[in-house]
Amino acid sequence: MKTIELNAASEARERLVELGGRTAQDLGLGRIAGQLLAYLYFQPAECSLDQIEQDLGLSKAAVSTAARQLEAFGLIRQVWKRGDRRNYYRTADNLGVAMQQGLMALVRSKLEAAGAEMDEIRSLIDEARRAERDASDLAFLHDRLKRANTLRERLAALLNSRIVKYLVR
Amino acid sequence: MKTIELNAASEARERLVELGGRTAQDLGLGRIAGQLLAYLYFQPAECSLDQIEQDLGLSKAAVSTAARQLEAFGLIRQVWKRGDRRNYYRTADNLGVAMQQGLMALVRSKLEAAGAEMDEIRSLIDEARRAERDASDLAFLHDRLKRANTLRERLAALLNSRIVKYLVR
DNA sequence: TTGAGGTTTCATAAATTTGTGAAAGATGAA
DNA sequence: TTCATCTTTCACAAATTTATGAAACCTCAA
Repeated sequence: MKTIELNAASEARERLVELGGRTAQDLGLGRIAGQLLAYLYFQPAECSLDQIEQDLGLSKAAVSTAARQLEAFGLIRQVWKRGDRRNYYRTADNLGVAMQQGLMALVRSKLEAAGAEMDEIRSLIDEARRAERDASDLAFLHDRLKRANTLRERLAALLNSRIVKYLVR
Repeated sequence: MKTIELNAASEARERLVELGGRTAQDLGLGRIAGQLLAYLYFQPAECSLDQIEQDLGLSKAAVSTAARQLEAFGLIRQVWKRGDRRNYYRTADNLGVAMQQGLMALVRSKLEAAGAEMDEIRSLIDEARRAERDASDLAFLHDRLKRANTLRERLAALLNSRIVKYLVR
């Protein structure tokens, strides 16, 4: 009987780890980071690097790098054990919140960067328009840029809206 | 005077194309597709493949591939001109809507795929739990999986919410 | 039907990303 | 301080992605 339980649990863990890896890959977080996060999330106790390394079949280097990446994002945290030199890791207590906030912050910063660049380009165009009487091409560019910016602003507004904050909490 | 206008316009276009490329890269759409889309969006008339190829400094092959990719997503469309064998392209009429719907659909399908896989794993666990009396590890996995699924469901609900549909319209 | 003008496919080159082993760098017990 | 143990860094190998040129493949006017 014991074997059945162990097999189901470990098969489930393996598949969840793989799913985490794929998802993280999609999000541009890197496969290993995703696998590590899923691994820890579905592990009942904190784990040492070498245990992780062995279970996931990865090199120490890869695990170490991914761990520090996840830690920087606030998704996992270290656990110190007295009398033990190893680093143990577990998922952050507020994992759900951290994930969502992190993702939102990432999207928001990209939107902002794009917005800043668009503003720059717009002022370039406006300046040229003032210096030039018949600048219909510039007027066209100006109009298109304005439309694109509207899109961007709507998206930003959505991210900041109260309902998103509520739903995503 | 004419030169000032031309310079400003072409510098603006160049920067917008680059911005489009970077953004698309981030979204996993591919740099060239993004450049092409931005190029067409900021072009007042439809363009032929060889004109695009020349302006963007890319090979015919790359442009051709990206164009069909964008067309498949409904972001650009072909324009036929009688007595001209070339393919001309322009951005879709409803570009904003198409972009948003496409992005939403993409996210939604990923969420669904992940959800389906999680369901499978959950039933694997449930089955094992029925066969095993003291399955505390399985109970733990079950609980975690449930929590993860709640997150996923919230996100899906958000995507389907009326306010998102409104804001993103 | 032919062939000129245009597009797409495909093998491969180039660039980028990812993962590793080995060595250097920490850390803490004795 | 020293030693044993663990972690991190780094140069490089492997894999993946991206872009190209050339050839195959369309399409239409004559």
